[in-house]
Amino acid sequence: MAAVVIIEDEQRIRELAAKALAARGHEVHTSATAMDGLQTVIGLSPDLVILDLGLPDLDGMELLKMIRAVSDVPVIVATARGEEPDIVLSLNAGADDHLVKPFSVEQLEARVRAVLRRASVTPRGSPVTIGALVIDGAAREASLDGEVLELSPKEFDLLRYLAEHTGEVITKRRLLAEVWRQPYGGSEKTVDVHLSWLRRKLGESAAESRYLQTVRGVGIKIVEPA
Amino acid sequence: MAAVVIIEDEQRIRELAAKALAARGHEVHTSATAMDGLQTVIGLSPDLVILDLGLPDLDGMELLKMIRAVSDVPVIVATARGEEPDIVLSLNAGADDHLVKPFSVEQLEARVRAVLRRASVTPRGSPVTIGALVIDGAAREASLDGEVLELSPKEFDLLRYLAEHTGEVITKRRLLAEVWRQPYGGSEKTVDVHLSWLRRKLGESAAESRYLQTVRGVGIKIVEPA
DNA sequence: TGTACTGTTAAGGCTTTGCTAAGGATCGAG
DNA sequence: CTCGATCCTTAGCAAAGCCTTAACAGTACA
Repeated sequence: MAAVVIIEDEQRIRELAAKALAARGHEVHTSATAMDGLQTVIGLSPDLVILDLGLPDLDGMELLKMIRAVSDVPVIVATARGEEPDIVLSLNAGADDHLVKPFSVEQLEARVRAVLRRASVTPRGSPVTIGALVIDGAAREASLDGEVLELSPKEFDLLRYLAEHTGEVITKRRLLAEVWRQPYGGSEKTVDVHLSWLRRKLGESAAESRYLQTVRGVGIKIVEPA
Repeated sequence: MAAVVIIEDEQRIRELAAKALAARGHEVHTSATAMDGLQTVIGLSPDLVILDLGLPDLDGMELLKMIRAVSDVPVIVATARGEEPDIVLSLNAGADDHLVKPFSVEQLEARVRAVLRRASVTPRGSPVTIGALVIDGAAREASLDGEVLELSPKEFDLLRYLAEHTGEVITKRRLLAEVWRQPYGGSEKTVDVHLSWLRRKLGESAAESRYLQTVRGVGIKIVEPA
């Protein structure tokens, strides 16, 4: 159904949640520490993260910000009862929903379902269609007006990532993080170059764009042509 | 509905406000002094604070700063008519809205509703709507009457910030701090210029305004057109 | 009527972006 | 192991767009 990462130091809760979500058909990964969790999130690009704010090795809020810096993945934060102020802070920091421990399995499932629905998860591998443009992740093939495009690996990944976030502005830094797997280093100029190539192969230029719209000062988005 | 703390020394007003909000289903706590109020806010972590700036034991502005030092809770300040300069100061000190005494119960309820709505969990990326104006943060796109507006980055940020605080008067200094990320430097004239451009693109002028209303001596607010 | 605040316009400088080309890395075939 | 082809990154210049400053006009309020 969806890939979920659980970052939680208490083994009991971690396993309980993992079991519950796995039973619902999700692909579950768990981490007991913040650092391991960040690695997992970056490496896996999951569809959802469940994050305990009370981790031993790093303040949960910091981890949340780090995740937000590189990804838009939905995050549900969990806090112990009595730490309610943290909830407000975390929602401001970009969390999508929250749970107060101890929580029931039903509660957990309900929240997960709601957040995933809100995020409208695109099942992995199913083709995305934007106007006359079709991107088939499974076949690693993109076509325009029925014509198969000759894309390099990076070009395809870039196009697919944009297509999976149709209509949403994506920063170059986020593309470096998500497509290039370089959350910190890397030159944003590289993205520019690949975008230019992509545009050429899509039969458009920056001045005359059908699909790829640059949003000056922010990033790029792919849109359904008018 | 929500926990509200009222800090007000005049018994009549305090009880009137408490009664009105309790009738709307809120959990109301009252304090007659600044010190007691601060205790209550810290101990209770309420969803909203209504603070009279004219307290006998401590300058209300000081209390506001103390609250801000420990909490992000929305604060509505109340001042007696004639103390308008305080409004500007309090907005700069982090107040979310203000009331001028004497105020009607309807006014109070409206402000409370507005502030609570604003503070409630807004799913990220969900567009803000004000009349015929739609601001979509994820797409970084604003439209008026279904027509997409061509906004520069700063113009968009400015419009979005105002829209996220609909009905609330925002000082230029606060805009410089929040939108320009310049809490101290920067010229307020710059804000004027951008506002002018925004008005033009919204099809209005300062004289004939539908959305952007300037509040002389204080700042600017965006409102739902009549 | 004067003063302080606000509205508007124009212009210059600066940042961001678009695109081309070249060098080097990677990968597969033979 | 070597060659060849493809691809990715870096560098650099040109162009476009935006922000700020400045100057002046208009407006509310004492």
